[in-house]
Amino acid sequence: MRILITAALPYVNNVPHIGNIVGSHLPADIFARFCRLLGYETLFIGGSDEHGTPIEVTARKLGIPPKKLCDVFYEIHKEIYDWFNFSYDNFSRTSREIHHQTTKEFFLKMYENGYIIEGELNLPYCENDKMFLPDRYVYGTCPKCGYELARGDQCEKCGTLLNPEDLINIKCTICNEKPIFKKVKHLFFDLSKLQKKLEEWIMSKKDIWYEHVLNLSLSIIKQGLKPRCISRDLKWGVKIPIKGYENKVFYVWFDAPIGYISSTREYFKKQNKEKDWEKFWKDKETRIYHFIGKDNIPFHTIFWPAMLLANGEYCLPYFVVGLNYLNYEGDKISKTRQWGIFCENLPKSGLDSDIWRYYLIHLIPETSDTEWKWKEFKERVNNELVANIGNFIYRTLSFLKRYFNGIVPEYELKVSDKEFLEEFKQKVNEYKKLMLKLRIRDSLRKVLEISYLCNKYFQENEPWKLIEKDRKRAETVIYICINLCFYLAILLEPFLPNTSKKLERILNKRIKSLEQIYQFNIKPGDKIGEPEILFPKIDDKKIEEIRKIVTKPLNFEELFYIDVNDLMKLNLRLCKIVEAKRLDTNRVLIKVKVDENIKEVVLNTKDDEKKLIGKYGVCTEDGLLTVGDKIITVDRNIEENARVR
RNA sequence: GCCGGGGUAGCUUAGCUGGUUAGAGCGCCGCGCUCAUAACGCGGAGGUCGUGGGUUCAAAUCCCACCCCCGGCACCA
Repeated sequence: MRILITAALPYVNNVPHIGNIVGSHLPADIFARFCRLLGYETLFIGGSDEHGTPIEVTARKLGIPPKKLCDVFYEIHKEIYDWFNFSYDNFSRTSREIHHQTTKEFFLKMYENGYIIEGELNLPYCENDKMFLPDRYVYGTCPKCGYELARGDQCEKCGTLLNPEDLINIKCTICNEKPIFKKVKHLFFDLSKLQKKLEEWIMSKKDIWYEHVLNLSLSIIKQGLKPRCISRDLKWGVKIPIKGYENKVFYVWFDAPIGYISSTREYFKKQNKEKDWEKFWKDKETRIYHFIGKDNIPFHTIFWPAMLLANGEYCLPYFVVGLNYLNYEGDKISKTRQWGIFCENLPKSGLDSDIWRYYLIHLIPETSDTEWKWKEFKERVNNELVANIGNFIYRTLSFLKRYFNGIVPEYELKVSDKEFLEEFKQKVNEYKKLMLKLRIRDSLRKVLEISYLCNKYFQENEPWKLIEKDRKRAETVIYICINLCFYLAILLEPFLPNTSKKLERILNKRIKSLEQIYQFNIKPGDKIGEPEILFPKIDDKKIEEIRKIVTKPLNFEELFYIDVNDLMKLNLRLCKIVEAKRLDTNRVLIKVKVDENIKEVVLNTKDDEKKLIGKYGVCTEDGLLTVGDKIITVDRNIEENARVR
């Protein structure tokens, strides 16, 4: 069996939170590790998604090139994934040459095959920022309800779906100037021709995919597929390789999934086996698994397979593993509201990444949204990891050390032992089946059941009593238990790689495959290492400590150094706030006087807007007067429009 | 508004192609044990399966209506 596993390419304009971890990297890693244990030819591929408007805009706001922004975040992401022990065989970047090349080749094939058509769009263009604005990057008054901050795609207040043309008094989100509309040519991917094929393909996944993934995909396809625009007027991205489109790039969603292919190619290039990547993408024997969040489902069950079909040379995904969302203590995770757990500080928590992995596995949102709860985190770690799994291993190791000085004794199996081992084997089979169906949470629960059986075996056989009256029998019991410890180490490997490594060291035995489970690998006479506590018990005080560390998101703007001399080049001025009007609970519309002109700015603040009137704020010529979300004000008497130095 | 998912013991939930006493984990109560991070094992209490109606010999499971929660509605990554 050959398996290709991909996790959603993280968009690197921010730092990942636990929702991002649980929604793709973690389940993908577990499955990859499991496949390797089964001896499958496995490749686990990932990378960062670096194109698109948000990155270009964020970079512009920070005054740095997009590449620089991505460089910094790529490293942060990579460090976090390494800390979690995600076993990527290759973690690439869509800004790399190999990706650009792969994307162009991929597209040209689709083009040759007649799936690309030309069309014209009437789009808002900001003359100030010199760019076309996606629907989300314009705002204005909703024609239906009069809400002043309706976005170009939808009014948040009344829910009406909008087009940018519908907005009254349209403004650019970046600079607040009024954009103009321009007619421009664009490329469209004509999905309509593939509707039937896609529908059949999705139907064929009826007994394989998660139910919600299937439902969503079918409901979208039944609405009918229309041509979709795949070009954008941006500078940052993969250039479109046909005449007349030299100044355009591909829509980020077009190039991003191709990143899976380019990352695979990059992997084999590094191995000096350049051609071998094709067997993972073009050989029907390969099963491709995409692990993604639910926001990505339509792209991976419709748009992406349609691209593959239009290209014609590739296999379709076998399993699109669409995960739901993880919430945090009763609400959605939100960086701006500082609500959630943010990964950059996890290493500082002092807890082994296995502990975090353990609870997060329980939260993999396979069937529905799930929720992080600190109380449950503590209980699961203490009751399950510590008291169930950790306890069995530790009591066995301690017993062996105390009564046998760490030397594995001889054994003689009784019928009851064989029956017990049979039951154990049964459970292992169930574990394997669940894992293959991508019921990862349930398979971890199965390991817990197994370790409960082990505790029960230990308890019922009472080796601490046998050691006095029937030493031979005690030897057999402990011989079985020490082998069970190794079996547990194998079963846990996909979930808790650090723990399994530790056990390999203590038991002095290498984990190679799931098959080892029936082989009594640890032999009489083997010397076992010192007993070690595998998992620490966590109390409320510790929880409080950790919570403080990991719930504070990094203010990434501080990462980007701004040269004072560059700052001085800006024409910064102190301007009087002449008017402030509250738009909603978070935002205030402010009018400032710059020289003789009135400029409007939207400020994110919950403070009393009336107090702002009459104050002086730091402005650029354009009227921006915010640094991050904060307004800089001066109370002293000051000359209007004074230059800031 | 439309579409999808869900409302089951104190909490988290399985079951939902209709059919034995609705399963499980945590928590709670009692007993046993001491090798083990007061960890382990055994036993127990606890549910009119959102509300109302219908189909059926039989419904948590199918149908209808209603109430409540969550998500999606596409050029947003």
